[in-house]
Amino acid sequence: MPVTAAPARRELLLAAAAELFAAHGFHDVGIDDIGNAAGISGPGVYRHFASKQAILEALCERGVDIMLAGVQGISAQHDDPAEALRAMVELHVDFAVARRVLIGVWVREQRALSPEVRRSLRRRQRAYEQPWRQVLARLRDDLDEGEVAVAVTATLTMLNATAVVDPTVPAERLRTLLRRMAWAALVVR
Amino acid sequence: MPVTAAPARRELLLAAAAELFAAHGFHDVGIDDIGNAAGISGPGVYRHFASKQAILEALCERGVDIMLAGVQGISAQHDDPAEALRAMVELHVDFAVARRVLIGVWVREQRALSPEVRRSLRRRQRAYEQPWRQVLARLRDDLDEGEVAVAVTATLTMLNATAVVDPTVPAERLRTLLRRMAWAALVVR
DNA sequence: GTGGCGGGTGAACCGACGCTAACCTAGCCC
DNA sequence: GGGCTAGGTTAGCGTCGGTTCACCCGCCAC
Repeated sequence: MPVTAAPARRELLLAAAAELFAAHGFHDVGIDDIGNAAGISGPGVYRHFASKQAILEALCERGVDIMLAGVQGISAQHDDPAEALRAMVELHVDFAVARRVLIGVWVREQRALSPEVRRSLRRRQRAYEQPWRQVLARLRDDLDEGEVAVAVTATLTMLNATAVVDPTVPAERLRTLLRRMAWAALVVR
Repeated sequence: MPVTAAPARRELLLAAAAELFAAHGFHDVGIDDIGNAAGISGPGVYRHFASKQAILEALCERGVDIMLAGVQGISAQHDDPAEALRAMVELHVDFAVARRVLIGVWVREQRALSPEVRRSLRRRQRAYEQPWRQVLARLRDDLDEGEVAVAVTATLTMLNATAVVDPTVPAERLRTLLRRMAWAALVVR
């Protein structure tokens, strides 16, 4: 009766779709594949999602939301920009390693989204990047605005690249390696 | 009569397809779009390519070939690993900035290739990364084999990210920025 | 019981799109 | 000049896959 009642099948579908999209790409995954992977078959998916695109949208929005939720408080908590940046790096690395499939889908399948949704998500992604830029700008007066933006985007892309790498390296070592690389890329002149 | 006679239309088609694939993604670009963008219409494309996939293959192979061609000599020319790595970074940055569309297609549309072609291209990509790994392994005895591989992949992905960034930053500043970031990410402990 | 209703099914629809077919026009070679 | 070839054209075929339809079942509410 509560609206908050857990729609378990919906979550199953999302998880299955994320896995499939990450593995084969949005266009090469059929509705039947998604349904089957979640224990129902074919068009039953449409009891939970309006369209195949809607599944992708839900996944991407979830990814961006998780990122946004984490970064909100950080720049307020620290007034030392170096510490703030370090916290952001740590947060993003943890997220990228923990949710690699979600990241992979978000990174690679953005263009399969409808223009409106893509715009909306990009706006939120910029909102996520803005604290990074502000903090980095305070740390690097040798970079102009555009360069700061490029540096942030490049670094985040590098971190997200873990979503593509096969996970032979244990997660803990992976995290420390990526933290150091990102930090060095951002602050070393 | 010479086989080397320039098939100008073919090059036009490749350029147009690269642009379109980079902008909208392989699956959302029709044969008609490609033909029209190159001045001919619709199925005339099949006078030059066996299939739509073949166009993508040609583009990706071209990208990988260009990369491979450059890196071959470097590790032989320098016996100081630091200098070799610096040369590799410079080479890749130049390539990534100059051929951003090609890079973008290669990075994002690999999975649209047939398995065999994908395997073949991945093999060549590994061949490209191998000098990087060897040189980096000599420079960073604190990293094991897997970590070296991750570091190389992550760095290359970061450099390729320029293919996604909007080109407001002048190319020369972009190159120096990326060179420094990649260098720092790779060698700073 | 019975009437919604959430959730599931197999069958069918249908629009898009890659590709083929048939044909046409230069140019070139001998 | 007559055919071969390269490189176009338009019309149409086939199929694939997302979506819809009609129907069905199990569960509460009353």
